[in-house]
Order: sequence, then C-alpha cells, then structure tokens
Amino acid sequence: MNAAEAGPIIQLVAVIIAVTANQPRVLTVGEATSGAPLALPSGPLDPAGDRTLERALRSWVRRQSGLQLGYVEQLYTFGDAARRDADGRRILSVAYLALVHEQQLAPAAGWQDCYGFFPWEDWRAGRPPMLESATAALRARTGAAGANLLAPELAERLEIAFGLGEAGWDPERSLERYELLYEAGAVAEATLDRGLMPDAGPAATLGGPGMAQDHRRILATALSRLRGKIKYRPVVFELLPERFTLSQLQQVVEALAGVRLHKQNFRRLVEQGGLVTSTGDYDYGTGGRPAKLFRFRRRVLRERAAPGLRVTPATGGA
Amino acid sequence: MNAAEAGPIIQLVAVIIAVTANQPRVLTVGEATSGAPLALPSGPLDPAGDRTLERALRSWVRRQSGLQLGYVEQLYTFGDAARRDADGRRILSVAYLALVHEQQLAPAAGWQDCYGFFPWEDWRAGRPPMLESATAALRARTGAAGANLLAPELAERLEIAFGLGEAGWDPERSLERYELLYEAGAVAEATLDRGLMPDAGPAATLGGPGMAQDHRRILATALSRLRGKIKYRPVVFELLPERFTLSQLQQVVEALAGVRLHKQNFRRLVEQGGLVTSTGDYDYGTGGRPAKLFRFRRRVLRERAAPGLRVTPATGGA
DNA sequence: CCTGCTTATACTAGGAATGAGCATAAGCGG
DNA sequence: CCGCTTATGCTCATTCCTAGTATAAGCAGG
Repeated sequence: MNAAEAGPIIQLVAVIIAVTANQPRVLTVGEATSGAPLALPSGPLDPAGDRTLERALRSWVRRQSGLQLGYVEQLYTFGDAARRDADGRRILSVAYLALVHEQQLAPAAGWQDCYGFFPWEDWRAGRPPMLESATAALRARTGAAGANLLAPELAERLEIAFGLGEAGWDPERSLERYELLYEAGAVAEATLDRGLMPDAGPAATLGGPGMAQDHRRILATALSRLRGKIKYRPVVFELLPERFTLSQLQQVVEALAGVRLHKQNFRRLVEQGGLVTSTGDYDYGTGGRPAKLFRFRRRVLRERAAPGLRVTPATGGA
Repeated sequence: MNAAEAGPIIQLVAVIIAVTANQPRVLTVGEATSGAPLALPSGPLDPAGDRTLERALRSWVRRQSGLQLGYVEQLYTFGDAARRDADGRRILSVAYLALVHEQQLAPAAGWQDCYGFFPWEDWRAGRPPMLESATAALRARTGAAGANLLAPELAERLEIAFGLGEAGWDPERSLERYELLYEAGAVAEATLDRGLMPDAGPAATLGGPGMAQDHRRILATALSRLRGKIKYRPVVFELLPERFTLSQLQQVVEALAGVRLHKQNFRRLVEQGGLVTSTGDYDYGTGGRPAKLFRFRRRVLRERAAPGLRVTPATGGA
C-alpha cells in the first residue's frame, strides 16, 4: 500500500490563553486587518525529532512566537473528513490548551479577545442581548424540523445547552452551544462548510467573522474545558502572576467563567479552602483600601482531593 | 517532501467497558492462554471513507466484534516516539472510551477484569495489600534520587497520587499512579520499553503481565476519565440495563470507583437528586426484601447543571 | 407459624458548607 | 473632615452531608 496516499497529515494546534485587563485572550496568527481569517497557531509533528506531541508543540511555539509555555494539556483531536489542506489531503489536528501568565504576553503578538468570537458566552454584564436572536434562530430550526423525529431531541439539547430549563445557564457548556449554532447555520463558518443548510436565516453572522477552518470550534472546546477544570483543579493560578490580590483572582475566574461571583463568599472559599497564603505585603494601587497580596499554596494539592473554585453566579445578575 | 516517510500511521483504539458481576470489564483481543499479551481492540482510519473518527471507530468495532456501541467519547491521543509498528513507523493512536450495557456483552469475546491490570485500584475490600510494596518501590526511588533536584517534586507527586497526605485516596488519580509506577520501573512494560531503568527492583511484576505496547496506560487513562466523569455526568446508566434497583446502581458505581459507599446516603443522593424514577415494579430476586425497580430520568439533564454521583467512601473501610 | 437470616427502605440528630447580606476598615482626592 | 473607592470581617438562616438507628419484607428451616 502507499502510505503517501493513505495517511492523513498530522498537525498540532495550540490554544494559548491569557487573561489581561479582565478579558480572556487567545493567541492567533494572521493579520486581523486583511480579509484573511484569524487562525490558531499550528505546526507540524516531526516524526523523527519530537519525542512526544507535547514537546513538539512546545518547541515550535517557542520558535514561532518566543513564548515559553508553562501549563499545557491535551485538549482534543479533530479529524472530520471535511478538514483538508490546499491539496485536498485530510488533516488530523491534535489540539492543546496552554495557559500563560499575564506578563509573558509577547507585546506585538496577535492576542484576541475570546468573547469576540463568542459574545453570548460573557454574562458578566448580565444576560447578553444577542442571545435572543441566537435562541430564536435555533427555535425556528426546531420548529422547522417539524414532523421530523429529530425535533424533540433537538429541543432538549437546546434547552440544556442554553439553560432554558430549571438548570439555568451552565458556563461549561460553551462547546455544546457553539455546536448547536453551527448546526443551525447561525455562525459564519457553517454556511461556508456545507452548502446543505439553506435556512441560514437572519443570524448568520453571530459572533463576527469567525476563524479559519474549524478553529472557532477548537476554541470553544478549550473554553469548555477550562471552565470545567477550574472547578476541581487549581489551574487559574497559571494565569496569574506569582503574587496577586483576591480581587485579581476573582476577576480572572469571572473572566473565564463569564459570570460574576459573590465577593465575600469567593474570598471565604479561597481562604478557607487553603488555596492561597498571604505574603505579608499589600497592593496599594487598588483605588481603595490596600489589598493583601497572596500566593498559591501548593500544599493544598496534598490536602484536598479536588481543590478548585466553585463558580456559583452571584444573584445580583449585573 | 515525501509524505510516505513523513507521516505517522494513524490508529483508533477502543476502550470498551462493561460492568458484570460487580466487576468492571474491558474488551480485549488476543488469547489470554498463549504468551501473546492482551491488547485493546484497534483499527484503522479510512481517510477516504470515514466521515468522522468516531464513526470510523464504531464501524470497525461492529465489524470486528459485532458490538453496536452506544455511548462513545474521545479519550486521548497517544503519540510518543516510542510507539512504532513492526516496520518501525511511528503510530499515533486516538483512543476512545465506550460504555456498553451488560446484556450487550458478546459471550465469547475477551472481556477482562480491569482490576486484573491494576490490583491496587480496587479498595472495595479495604486497602489492597500490594500497595505497600508499590509505594515502597516508589519511595525507594525517591530516596535513590537523593541529592537529585527531582526528589522533592517526585515525593510530592507520590504523596498526591497515592493519597498519603491528608487528602486521602482519590480514585480519579489512577492514571497518575500508573505513570509513577511506570517511571519507577515497577510495572512489567516499563523495563521492556527502556533499558535505562536499572533500579527495577523487586516489584517488577506488579499487576500481572500487563498489555501489549502502552495499552495498559490507555486503560488507566480510561479508568481515570470514567471515575471523574461519574461525578458530574450521568454516565453510569450507560452501563446498566434499562431498569435496575438502587443496589445494582450502587454496585456499578462502587465497581467503577473501586470504593464502597454508604448505602442510605447513596439512595438519598440518587432519589432526591432526581436521577431516577420508580417504575412501579419490583425485583424479587434480591434474597431479601424485594427492591423497587428504577429507570434513569432523562429530565434531570434539564433540571441540574451537573447531575452525577458523588463518590464519598463509606467510613467503615472494609 | 415462629425464628433467624437476608436485603431494602425510612427516618433523624448533629455538623459542615453554602448563599445572601450587613458592617467596618483603610486608602484617596478634595 | 467628607465622600468616594475597594478590601475585609462577620452573621444568620438554610441547605446539604455524615453517620447512624429503626423498620419492612422477602426466604429457609425448624
């Protein structure tokens, strides 16, 4: 057999996340000014040289962008048949999620606001208005499915993903939401990928121009994973400087979860949970009473099985 | 460039789990009687035919074993340079986790007891005795690292993975435990893979003959994932028949988590949590008072964000 | 039919964790 | 000193969990 024809191309994709100025950011390549869509950084696997996939990723990220990645975890492997390169060869992408500290942020690089790609995911200022049009488009499709047997199942997925039932909005389900919108043709790339979706309807440009190929789906996968993970593993600290105030910590968590939290309860959770220790120092630049500076307390890993930060939205809404 | 030389081979691997007679089982291929090590079922990705990786997996599993898979999720992609086929070509394996109902169990197929591969993971009858030798081997290695800078970090990983600190035993960390044992040369395949581990020591056959290649690592990954997932998604029901008693449900959870649970509290959790509804029927074959038969209540997905089964070990220990 | 065994189910006291809010402290600019 | 800001401390009612005790309802054997 001919391996040249048989084997898909293997690609590594990096979703590199940082939080700056209360916004989750993702590193992209391609200029935003030109018409070319933004893309996630990706690179090859050198089958001869790289001992592990993760090492391969680290090495070309460092070469390409100068970033020395710290926390890295494998995210998902994307292999749908529609993924092809210019020559029509199938591409298999192994995606990784990386978290970098704020100061590591290379100044010139293309950091993009994550919620620019998913405006409906940020509830920090209350329920995002465009959710109405999004769910309306989806409901229309459910209705359109009509006599189709898929309708009730679709309706259930919709209800669960967008928190229309008693469960309410679950930040973790961002991937499911993206997938529903994609299937409904309500995001830009959906209509490009398939011609078979005539009911694209009015909301075809939800969330801006999207990204190259299926990179927006990869980013949605990363957001889901990250939002889930902060609940039971202390990954937030990978995004913060060595020393931080509790407000900073809370703001990073809120930025990731896209939800506001109750300040006093958050503080209690973090302090009583043993996740941080006070350095004796203060931050005087808060604009009010100076804030104690803390650092992550590694020992908590030995003390508690699942040390994370529960994200229970504050009642106030806004 | 020559794609035939450059591209690794892509393989799909299936970890197919069922629970029968209170034991988690995994489907394997290769005869246990001969000396050939057992392997997880694996198959190719047909780049021309299969639209998605998951479909590809489902189709060759059905052809090979006659099993029609229900619940399937992607597990992890394994791509270390050491993974090679007979011709020395690098293999990239995309592993999937599948759960099947007990009655789907093909009779003749090679179902193996999972804890045969990881005897230290089953705490249902109390702390497994061989843990002593395992941790002893690991401690020896930590000690041996001596002046090495790695020592404290290794000691911390050991403490966390095996629950030596206040946190106690965390069923979810089965992969970390396997990896530590592998690194220490305390499982059979470790010494085979590298010659560079002289201090294999006395415990070199922990957990029996192992599996082909790195399949035991893949199985450990699956166990970790599954143990984690039952806590926040109702996946257990994929392993049970349509109707079941609460004791059956509890036994399946216990089998997966490898831990005993408090009966009354488990019942309350499940019933008050709205995870099940009573069918009006009873199972009279329990040997005692007849047990109500329940079924999974799908609606809970709409009502609760993370409907799962917390696994808090019962105090009794044994 | 009563006894003793089994497993299933009901209920409860005490404690810990959680959700929501009030109150106070300590900077700053005027 | 006033009024604004942000940070921090504390309370209180409620829910949830832990670890039990107690009761129900089968079966086998005498």
